[in-house]
Amino acid sequence: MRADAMRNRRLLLDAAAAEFAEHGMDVSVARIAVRAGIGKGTVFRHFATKEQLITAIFADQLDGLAATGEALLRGTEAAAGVDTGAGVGAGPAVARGADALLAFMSAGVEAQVGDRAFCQAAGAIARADPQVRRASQRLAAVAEALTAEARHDGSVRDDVTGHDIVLLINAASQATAPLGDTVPGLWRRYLSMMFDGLRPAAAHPLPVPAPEETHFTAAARHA
Amino acid sequence: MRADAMRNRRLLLDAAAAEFAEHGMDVSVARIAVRAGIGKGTVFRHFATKEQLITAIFADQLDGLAATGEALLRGTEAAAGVDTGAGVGAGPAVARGADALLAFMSAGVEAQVGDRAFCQAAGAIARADPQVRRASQRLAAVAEALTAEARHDGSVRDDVTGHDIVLLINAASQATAPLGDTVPGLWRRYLSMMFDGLRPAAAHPLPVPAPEETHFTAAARHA
DNA sequence: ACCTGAACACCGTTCAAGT
DNA sequence: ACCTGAACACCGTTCAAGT
Repeated sequence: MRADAMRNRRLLLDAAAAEFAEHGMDVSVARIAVRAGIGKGTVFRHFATKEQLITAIFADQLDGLAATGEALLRGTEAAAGVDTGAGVGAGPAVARGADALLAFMSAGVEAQVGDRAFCQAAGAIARADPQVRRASQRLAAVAEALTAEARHDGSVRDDVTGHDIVLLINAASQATAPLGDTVPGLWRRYLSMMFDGLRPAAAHPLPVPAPEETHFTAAARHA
Repeated sequence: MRADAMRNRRLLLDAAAAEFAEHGMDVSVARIAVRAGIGKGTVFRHFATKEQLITAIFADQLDGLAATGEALLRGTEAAAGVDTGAGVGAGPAVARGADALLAFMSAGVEAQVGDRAFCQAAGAIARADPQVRRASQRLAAVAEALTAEARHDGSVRDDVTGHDIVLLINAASQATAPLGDTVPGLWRRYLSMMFDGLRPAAAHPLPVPAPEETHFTAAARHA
């Protein structure tokens, strides 16, 4: 790839991410091109279709969230190590896994609510793209690990999986969509309620088993 | 309104509802007109814009859900009346309010998941329309009444409002969107989890107060 | 190789001509 | 009054001409 192509690709991705976040994913390609300072045709040289452009940005954001989750996971593991090693100085071990899991979910919801395009993309499209699939799997893996930690705390019921967590993040971000940003932090209310539903105290048997990776790949093919 | 106009309006609404439900809200107006057997221009005689057509259908569906909720509410009230009157023959009074509330939420989610347009409309648009606002308020009122019943049972925490319920219905329907209909009844899993979060047993204090009607009207103006 | 803007097809919306 | 399809503006996508 030539140097100017490289540079244009970056300009394009940045401009597109900003425009999508501000105005939703129906901003015109022309407008994005202007903001990036490149020709309209150049957009389609880098991404065969507008949807593929959205897809690339979406995958990037999922990867960012996965990285956040992995950092949180290292935190709980390190803290656990300290606990078993010395047994002093650390906070209450019983809630650490739950805190990390809630922080992860909060980060996920927060990323979506500030970003109109993310909201819309998360809902429907772009799941077929292998790039997005890979990011999704990484996300589910770290979610599963964080859930396992919280389970060990006894603060999360044992029939909840990493895939459940990813889907609940999605659900929580959509909860307040009808209100726009009229009540800025409102999503925390619903994430809290959902998190209470994850606790063992109120757990009732679930009517349907958790989805497996198979179902996600099947959905990707079907779309 | 002339008789043929009346007839065309009905044909249009039915065709549009079907097309939207099957293919999402980006089906072309031309296609809807063909299915309705009317001219493209006639669509715009009945609804000034495509979005207003969507809005009308959306409001209708919200009204349908409100009616379901009101029927459920009459059911619990009637049952409660029998209970206090005779005190025999009825089922366990303690869970009736909870059952009705869950049935209401299930009906709401079910209506959305089978309907691609409903999903997308619920997410973003059309909240400004007064018709939709009225339907929304009616929905929130019946949700509030059902919640009150469940509270009396002691099966729902007391910091949950009707507006919360409406937003949670929205959230639950979006939860499984990434999976399409790969796992048909999967939404029941997440509605169950959320419902467990509504029970007093696991209730933790919520970080943000419930939204008021004011916020919804403000959001409507802003959109 | 890559960039560009004019050209094309499609879709929402308008409107002049019909009944 | 209401219906209709041709006409318009706009947007995603393509491509011939440039460097």
